[in-house]
Amino acid sequence: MKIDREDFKRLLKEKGLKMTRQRLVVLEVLAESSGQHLTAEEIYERIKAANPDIGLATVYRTVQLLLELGLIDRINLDDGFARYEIGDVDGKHRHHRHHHLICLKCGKVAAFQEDMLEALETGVREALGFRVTDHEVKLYGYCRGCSEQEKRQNQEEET
Amino acid sequence: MKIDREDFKRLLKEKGLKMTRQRLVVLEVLAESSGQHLTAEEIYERIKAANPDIGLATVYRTVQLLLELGLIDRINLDDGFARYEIGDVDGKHRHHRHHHLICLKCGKVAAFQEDMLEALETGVREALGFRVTDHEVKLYGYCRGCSEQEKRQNQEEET
DNA sequence: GTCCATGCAAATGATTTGCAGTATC
DNA sequence: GATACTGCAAATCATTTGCATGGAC
Repeated sequence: MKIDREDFKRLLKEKGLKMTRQRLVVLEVLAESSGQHLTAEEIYERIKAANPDIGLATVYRTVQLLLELGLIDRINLDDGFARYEIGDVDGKHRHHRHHHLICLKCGKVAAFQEDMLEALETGVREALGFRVTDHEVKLYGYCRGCSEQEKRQNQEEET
Repeated sequence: MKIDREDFKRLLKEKGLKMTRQRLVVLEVLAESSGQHLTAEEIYERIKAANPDIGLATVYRTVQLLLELGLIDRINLDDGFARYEIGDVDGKHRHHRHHHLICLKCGKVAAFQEDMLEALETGVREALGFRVTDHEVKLYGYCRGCSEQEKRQNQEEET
């Protein structure tokens, strides 16, 4: 994904904020890491090589800002770190979907797209009067690799 | 919900652990607070009245233990606290479902039961080979009260 | 030139841990 | 009586914040 500097600048200006090298770089790192789920520390590490003088605090502040601007999403995989990923942009509208498959064995995290939840949201609205605007779904289980490995081990035990 | 002391004791014994007043009390508080989502601190507060000499560290350790025993669930509402609730027990099997409606305005959290996700899980398994064993769903939006309040305010603005 | 933003180091705050005394089995 | 458990206080660790300097407009 490519960042449009001018769009970004405009977006910041609207809120009386300035565009800085640091803000741009953080956003770029996230844009280049689409599909990954980076912690603040990881973003910092990736930036430091080219920008040795950046501070971790700035990464935290920037990530907070990008979150408020709606450019990125925060996800929580319950490992003690907040993670960030660039938002799915669809024209002017954000998808605001966080579907993650978290393997309980190898810890690998995959994302998937699925619109089946819309039926669920409609149901909730009609039954409870709760108007859903965003959701987060985490499916825990075993990825293909770990499932197959487990199956093989079970077969060995049987012999 | 009522805790069976002897069942609990037996469960602990299986792992070479001892039953203590503190462990029982923590479990009881959670059992009495079914449907709520208590932080460690909140559990501690509720216990302290009757047991002034209990330590917060013990609550943390106990909650960790109950989690490992599968008696309680941890949920994360992204407010900086880990929250705990007694697990839905259905005979011998835990439901392992965490469906929460989180109001973006008043912050109220409600739970709901919904089995529509099973179709989703089946789909994921067939398409990606990922075997789902547990899931967590958070629906963010506006609860009935806040939705109505907002509607009223919009009407006022129009006049 | 005016503010906003940054870097650094110190502060915060939830959770964890070391240790000496205490309770359970 | 042995060993696990507790309370306390100190440690940890991700994240936030105060403040003086630097950069964007």
